[in-house]
Formats: sequence, C-alpha cells, structure tokens
Amino acid sequence: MTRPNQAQPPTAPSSATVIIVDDDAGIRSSLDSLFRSVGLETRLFGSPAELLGGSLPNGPGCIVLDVRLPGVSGLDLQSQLIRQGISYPIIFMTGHGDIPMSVRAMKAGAVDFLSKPFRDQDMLDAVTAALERDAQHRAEAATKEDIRTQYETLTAREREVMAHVTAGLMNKQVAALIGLSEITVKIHRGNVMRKMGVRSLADLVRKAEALGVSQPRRTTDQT
Amino acid sequence: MTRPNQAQPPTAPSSATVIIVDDDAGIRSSLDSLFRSVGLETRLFGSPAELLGGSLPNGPGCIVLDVRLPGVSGLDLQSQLIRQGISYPIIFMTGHGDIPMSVRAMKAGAVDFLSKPFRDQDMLDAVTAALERDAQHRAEAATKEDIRTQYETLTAREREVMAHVTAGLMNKQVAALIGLSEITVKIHRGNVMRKMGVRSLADLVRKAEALGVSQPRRTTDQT
DNA sequence: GCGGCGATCATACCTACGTATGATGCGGTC
DNA sequence: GACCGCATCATACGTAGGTATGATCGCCGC
Repeated sequence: MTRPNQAQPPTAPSSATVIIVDDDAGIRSSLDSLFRSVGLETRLFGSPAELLGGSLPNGPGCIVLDVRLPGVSGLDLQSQLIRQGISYPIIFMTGHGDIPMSVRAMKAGAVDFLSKPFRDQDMLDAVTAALERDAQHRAEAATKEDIRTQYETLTAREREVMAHVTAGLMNKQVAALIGLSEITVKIHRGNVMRKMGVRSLADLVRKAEALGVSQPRRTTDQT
Repeated sequence: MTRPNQAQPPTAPSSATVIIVDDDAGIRSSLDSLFRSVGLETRLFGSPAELLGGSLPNGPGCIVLDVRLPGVSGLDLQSQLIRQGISYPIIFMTGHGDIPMSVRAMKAGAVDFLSKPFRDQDMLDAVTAALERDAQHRAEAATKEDIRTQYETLTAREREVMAHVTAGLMNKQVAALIGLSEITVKIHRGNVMRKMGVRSLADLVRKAEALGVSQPRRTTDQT
C-alpha cells in the first residue's frame, strides 16, 4: 500500500489522523485497518494515560474512544481533554453502554456514540462527520488566531482607542473620554488600522467583533 | 388555582409553558402536577396530531415528549417541528429506548433524553436547562427580528448601498460600482443610517453582519 | 391627470478623517 | 549617556462624510 497522494490540500480527509483509544488490541487493529483502507492516518493507544502521555499530532483529526477504559473512563477523558483545550471531535464506542451515558457524552459535545458491534460504514460515516467538524473548527480557529496575533502587536493605548472607535465613537469623543487631544487619537487610530491590516473601519469593526473587543453601545434612534 | 402573577417579566421562569406530549394519561397528569408545583404553566397533549392541530402558546416554553407515540414517533415529530420552524427545546422521555435512539435525538438538538422511570428532580433540571436555552434563543431571535424589520424598510437601492458601504467601500467607490454619482450614494447612505436606527458606521456594520448582508472583502495588508 | 414616492444629480457648506512634519517627554536598554 | 519605542501635542493640508436646498424624471395609484 503506497500512498501516492502526499501533496494534497491540508483539509483533504486523507491527510487527517484518527486517534484510536481502546484497551482491546483486536479492536485497535481492526479499526486501524478500517481507517487506513480509506486513506486515513492512525494513532493507537491502549489507555487514556498513553494518550495523555504521548504526543498528539498537530494536524486535523478526530478521536475514536471506548467508554470503558482502564484508569480514567472515556467520559472523564473527554472532560479532561476539553479542559486541556484539546478539541479533537470525539466518537464514542461502547460494548455495555446505557442511555444516560450516551446522553452525557453527546451533551459534552461528542460527535457520535456507537454501540458495539457497529457496522464499519457507520463508523466511517461518524469519522467523516467528525473530520468535517474538525476542519470547520480549525478554519475558524486559524482565522481568529491570525486576528489575535495582529491585536497583540497593539500597545495598550492603541487597544483602548480601537475599542472606542469600533464602538462607534468619533475621534473627539474618544479623546474626551480618555483625556487626550483629538490629534493623538487620530495617530493611534492610524496605527491601529495599519497594525490590524485593515483599510476600512468596517473591516476593523468585524475584527473587533471576532476578538470580542468593544462594547456594542446604545444607538437606537432618538436622543 | 388562580394565577396571581400575570404581570411579570416575560423571561421569568414562572411565566413559561411546558408542553407535555404523552399517550399515557397518568404520566400526563403527574407531569402536570410536577411542573405546576414549581410555578410553570402546562399544556397537555395525548398525541402528536393533537399538538400539531392545537394552538401552541406564543411565550417561552419547552416540550416534554415521549418517544413512543401513537401515529408519528417522537423523533419524527421532532424533525417535523424543526421543519415548521417551531423551535421549542425538546426533552425526550422513553420507557423502552435504546442508545441509537437517544443519540439521534441529541444530534437533532434535544436538550435531554430521560429513561422512565426518572426522578422528578432530573426532569425539573432538564426543563430548567431547556427553558434557559429557549430564553437565550428568544432573545437572539427578537434582536435579529428587530433588525430585519428595519432592513425591510430599505429600498432596493438603499440595500445595495448598505451592502457596499458595510463592506468597507468609500462613497465614490460605491458610486462607480453601481453607476451613480457620489452625492446620490451619500443620500442613500444617509437614508440607510436613519432607517436602520444607527448613528455610526460601526453599528451599521454590526447590524449588517447580523443580517448576513455585505461581503467581507479582501483587505489584508498590501495591494 | 395629479400627487406621492423613489431615484437621480448639482451646488454649497460644515464636520470628520487621515497623514505629514516637527517637536517634547518618559522609561527602558545597551 | 545615547538610543529607541511609546506617547503626547501642534500646525497644516487634503480627502471623505453628512446634510440642506433645489431640481428633474419615471412610475403607480386614486
């Protein structure tokens, strides 16, 4: 099995990694085969500890996780990963699950919850959905990260001015509010536009929204 | 049972309605008592048909639904309500449910999925969560509806100008783009600001974003 | 056919924005 | 101590935005 398609767009499913966590070596092996047969990379772990100890791939992917695991349970691992900011979508498998367990997992954001035995196709469908969700999440996170990187080049004053400007205040109002002359506000404002990589106020407002900066303010009609 | 609390804030839990759908009159009755005991209004239905035929309350609320129902199943009813734009959060109950059923319901947006018999407190917790979700949803929908109402007072030209202006174009660019003089664009722009009830471009941009109007445009640094 | 509304444009005036030039002061760093 | 980044402000000029006044034109409904 050679892989003739290495130079593909990074969002292509074939460059994604499925992280398999199950204490049954047989299950790991058959899932490994299943995912590799459709061109996916895999990483196998026998326990949550192994997963947390080992290094996770950086690229797109998802986790396929048995609920009943040695040490920490799958659901606990889910919470733990969420707390650690590891945001791979999770698909649960279980041999002896019950409804409350599945509901808890889904409430916590699981993509799917499959009872063993499951059909290969069901698992592949779930993984496809998970990878789509991951790709979506990554795209949003990347955009937001770029904006945040730009925002971090701003000085304290520039951030202050940005907040007020994107809230809809005029330069003179900003000046009065933070005790500056209008010309100084203009300079800061110009710096903000340059550092944030925008050429219109509209785009600056959008970036400010993405960052959660700026108070929306009351501007509804009359005085 | 008089209702001494008619003049309350609309978001107060006690003014919310729980819509109960179950074919078992005993269950209906005991759920009715449970919810009324904590100050909630109730509406009882024995089948999906009754629910769809009857008139639903306009105010905040949620639906408590048995999965197994005469005629349409609870899950089908869920899809149907979604298609009809009825967005009450749904809590499922079941006596003989299985995991795939619960997963399907949760994927489709159910708040919770309780197996009978359940503890009263679990049901109340689920309803509380559902009402919170509903309140959140209503607040967002109301805001968006207000903005849309304003947007609908705009003429075709005004909407066109609004889209370009909120995309970050200058008046003269908008004018060239749609073949007008700059002064005409200014007039439309002024009308847009007035009709949309905003006094700053920043606020207009935010409303445009909420409406999904305006193309974000490429403004990243260099030419 | 007349009135109203929307659309179009011109002139004019004022305000707001943006930037260049030049200058001062402060708090760090090398 | 010299240098640098940041912040501050003034003057000045050019562009962009906003609105008022006034006018023409086309469409639609009464």
